Amino acid sequence: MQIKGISAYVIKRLPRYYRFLGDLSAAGIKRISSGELAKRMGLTASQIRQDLNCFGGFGQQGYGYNTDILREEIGNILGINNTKKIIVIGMGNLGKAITQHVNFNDKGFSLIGLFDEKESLVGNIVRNIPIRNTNQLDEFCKENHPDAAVLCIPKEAVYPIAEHLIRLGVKGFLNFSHYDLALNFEGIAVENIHFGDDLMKLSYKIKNLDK
Amino acid sequence: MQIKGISAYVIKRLPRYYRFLGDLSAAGIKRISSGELAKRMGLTASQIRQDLNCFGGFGQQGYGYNTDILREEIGNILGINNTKKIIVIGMGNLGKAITQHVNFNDKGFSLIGLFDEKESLVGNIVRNIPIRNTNQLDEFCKENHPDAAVLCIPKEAVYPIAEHLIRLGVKGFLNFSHYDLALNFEGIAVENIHFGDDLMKLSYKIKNLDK
DNA sequence: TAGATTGTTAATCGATTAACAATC
DNA sequence: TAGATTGTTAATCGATTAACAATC
Repeated sequence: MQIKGISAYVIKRLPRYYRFLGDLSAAGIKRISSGELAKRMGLTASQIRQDLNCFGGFGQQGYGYNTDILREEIGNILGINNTKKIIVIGMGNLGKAITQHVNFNDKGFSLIGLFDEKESLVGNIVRNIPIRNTNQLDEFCKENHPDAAVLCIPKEAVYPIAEHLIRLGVKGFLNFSHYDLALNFEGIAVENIHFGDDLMKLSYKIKNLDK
Repeated sequence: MQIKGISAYVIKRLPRYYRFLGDLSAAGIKRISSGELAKRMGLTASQIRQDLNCFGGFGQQGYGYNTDILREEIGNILGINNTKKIIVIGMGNLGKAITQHVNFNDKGFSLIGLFDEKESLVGNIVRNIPIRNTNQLDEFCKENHPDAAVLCIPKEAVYPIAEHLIRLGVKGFLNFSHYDLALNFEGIAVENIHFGDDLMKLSYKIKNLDK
């Protein structure tokens, strides 16, 4: 039921649908119409129906959508059921916090390794996983075949490591660095998180609040 | 030169322009054409010229753009020169990492306070700022008038604190929680960062890589 | 001046919204 | 059956791209 050519705008909304449906489920709401969901999410009913119908007809005329089933379907579309192995490169402040804070399991990933080049960090245990030296990446990947990597390393360090990881079969990156992976490698999946950009956008929005 | 009604798509690209221009500057490149910048950023020259001309004519026909001047102009548009006071609420793993990792100064903000309700964290110093008890928020805000807040607290805790902060004059939020601030308060600026959503998008992209 | 590249208008493309027949 | 709400087509709106006259 997976069709190619879904717009990035639709994809971006899927996790949010997933979250809201989870909340509805948790609140014991078994059934939801596109109109009601739209109201709760600040969207239009049309948009929700269009988005969902990119992937199939999950509703029932006259009734609406079954909350649990729709949530599960969106989970399937996102590939959350198919667990992918992920590692974290760079266990400084940020890498450590991401490791501790993010629930990878709920989002389609299983965290299997942590790496840092700083010898003083190697051996430390975070979330029951020992930090390994980055120079063991090769061996580790050949044995464990991670599918994705979280990059919490400075811009300068990214190119060689990414190049290496891609050769070792890693095909997805959650990228916190300012190195533009998507621009420099083909055929890989990249999500960028740039706090600085978000802060600057916030600055703009505050500046233009009452206009 | 600030015009209302700039599309969110344009705003979103501004910080990225700002970063790329910074890199060019640092590399000693004094002059750049929309065509060359487009190539480096993976955009079209048309789009860059359209984006910039939302705010004014920063280029010169036959020449292109002066790297430093364009960067500064974009900085002005983003309001980076006008320093706003920001505080962090919630100094767990994430709040601490954000505090240590992000350079607020470069992005239009000055970090002036850290808060947590956990007594065991109160008094700890992070980046030369002591963590205060959240119950001192009122007093602190009345004295220091923060403009914005980074929210690193769980969903359930957000509503009362946000409501409180807004009453105390805070008008911008960098929101890491899953509470939908923008939906529940009006006239404030909000930027959401949801790692989970990004991970799910990454999951989708990996799943659909070779289609 | 000739060449280059902008600023800007026009054309195209795609996303969102509206409308409504199908149907539960 | 009558009412509700989907799935889907059509209309609108806006973003991106292309084209080109202005001009440095």
